[in-house]
Amino acid sequence: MEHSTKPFTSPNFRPLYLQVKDIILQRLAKNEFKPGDLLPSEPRQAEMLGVSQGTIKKALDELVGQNLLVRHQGKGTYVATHTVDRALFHFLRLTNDNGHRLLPDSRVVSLSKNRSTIQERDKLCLDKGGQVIRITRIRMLDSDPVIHECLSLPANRFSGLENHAPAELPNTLYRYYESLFHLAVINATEKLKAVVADENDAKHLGIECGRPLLEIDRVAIGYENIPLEWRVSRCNTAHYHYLTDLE
Amino acid sequence: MEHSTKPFTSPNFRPLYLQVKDIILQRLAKNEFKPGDLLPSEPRQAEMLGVSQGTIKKALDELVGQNLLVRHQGKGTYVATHTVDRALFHFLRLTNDNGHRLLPDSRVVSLSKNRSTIQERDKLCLDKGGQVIRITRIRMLDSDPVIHECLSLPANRFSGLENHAPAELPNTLYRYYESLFHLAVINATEKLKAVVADENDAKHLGIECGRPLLEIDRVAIGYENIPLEWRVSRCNTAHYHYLTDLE
DNA sequence: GAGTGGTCTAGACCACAGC
DNA sequence: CTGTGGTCTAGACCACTCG
Repeated sequence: MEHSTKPFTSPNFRPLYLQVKDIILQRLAKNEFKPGDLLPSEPRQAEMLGVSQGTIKKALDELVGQNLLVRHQGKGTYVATHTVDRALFHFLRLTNDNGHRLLPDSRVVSLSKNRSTIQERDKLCLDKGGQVIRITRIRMLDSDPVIHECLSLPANRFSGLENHAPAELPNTLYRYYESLFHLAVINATEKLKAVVADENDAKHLGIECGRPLLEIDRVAIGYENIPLEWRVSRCNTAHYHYLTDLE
Repeated sequence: MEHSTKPFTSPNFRPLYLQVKDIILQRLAKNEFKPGDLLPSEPRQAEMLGVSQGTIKKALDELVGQNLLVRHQGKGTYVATHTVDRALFHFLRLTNDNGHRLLPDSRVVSLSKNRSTIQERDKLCLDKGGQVIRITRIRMLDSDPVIHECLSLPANRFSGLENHAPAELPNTLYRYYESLFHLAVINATEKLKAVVADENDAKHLGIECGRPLLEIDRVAIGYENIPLEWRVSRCNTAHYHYLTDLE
């Protein structure tokens, strides 16, 4: 690595380990390292970049901390993948009131490609005229319909998805995005509100109009901070709750 | 530090830096290090415990990561305190729909000491017969009443609080717990549900009965995993939302 | 200038996985 | 056995803070 000579005095100085981290992040973003891949070993990377193993370790530590990499002692360092566990513990906060986390089943109601609305363009950072693929689905917990969910995906990144058979769409979409479109969701922001069930919600969830629902507005983010998905989930929290830890 | 000789082969081996971390945690729990205190410098601690500075650093790194300590280059390492910033960014997820975080004003409605209910004993891990101090308050954002909040505290830990003048209770309680009762909230678990406003909510929040509210059920945890506070906040999310990041 | 944390290195030994 | 990550050390130099 070019130590950018005079590493410290330089005006736009970044610590070496952050430079290493950036390099790895770039390779992840460019899909040179794909989900599930084994990275070069620490001594190997240290040699390749001309830094000490400790510096590599520190860079990897941060990436592991961000759940982008996974280490296995004796085996190596791997690019993180969306396993069921990760879906369950990181991206699915809805929990049975008894404390059990369950992976919901999904039934796709509709799948289509459309012109984007202003709101979609805002959430997904699309240009005017950008198209979206919309998915509507119902998710069941304990075989009860609990979530009524509308997703919007940027059509340019998920090209062809609209032609898939709705029944083919898997339960855990993020893994699907990874394998079919090479798009890794690494992050998401959720905004929660209490709302009231409309006729549509009521019909799909088997409840009365006007019942309170927990609305989860999520934007899922990929590498380089690119928004990959916007979903609004309206959840019947009569027997479930959204669980989160502060700190 | 006793390297617990044969550090590795020993059956109940813990890495040195975790042992160091445990020692510091114990001293934090015993209030030998109080919020805001300056810790001994890294070289000093290394010498005291007979380990290298790198090991101390790694232990401190973890504690900083858990927001229990704060480092200031050139000054030292301090025990974390509940500043306004921390309240705002770690414990207050309610956000204006325009994206601004606001510190709510509070008006205490009632303050009393009572026999605990089963639910309180469950949430606060109290014995049968344990007493609680209950606080009810309304919190305003932009001078609108938005949150109707009921808190329960274990009376044995907060002895005398019930005799304070309600108007005296500050806005940010966690700092108050720290300074008056030497109890530091280091963690909290929140469970969210959508509920319906009852007459009481409606009266205090100036809305109609039956409107949807976001109910936040929080248990705040101190050192050694001791529950310090249970609060249920019922929030009118018409113009606000609960914001959270997944990873 | 003295002391603090922040970065970086080189090298040692250990624990774990897999051939 | 070899190679991987995990821990630990000792020592260097830098950046920041304060008197």
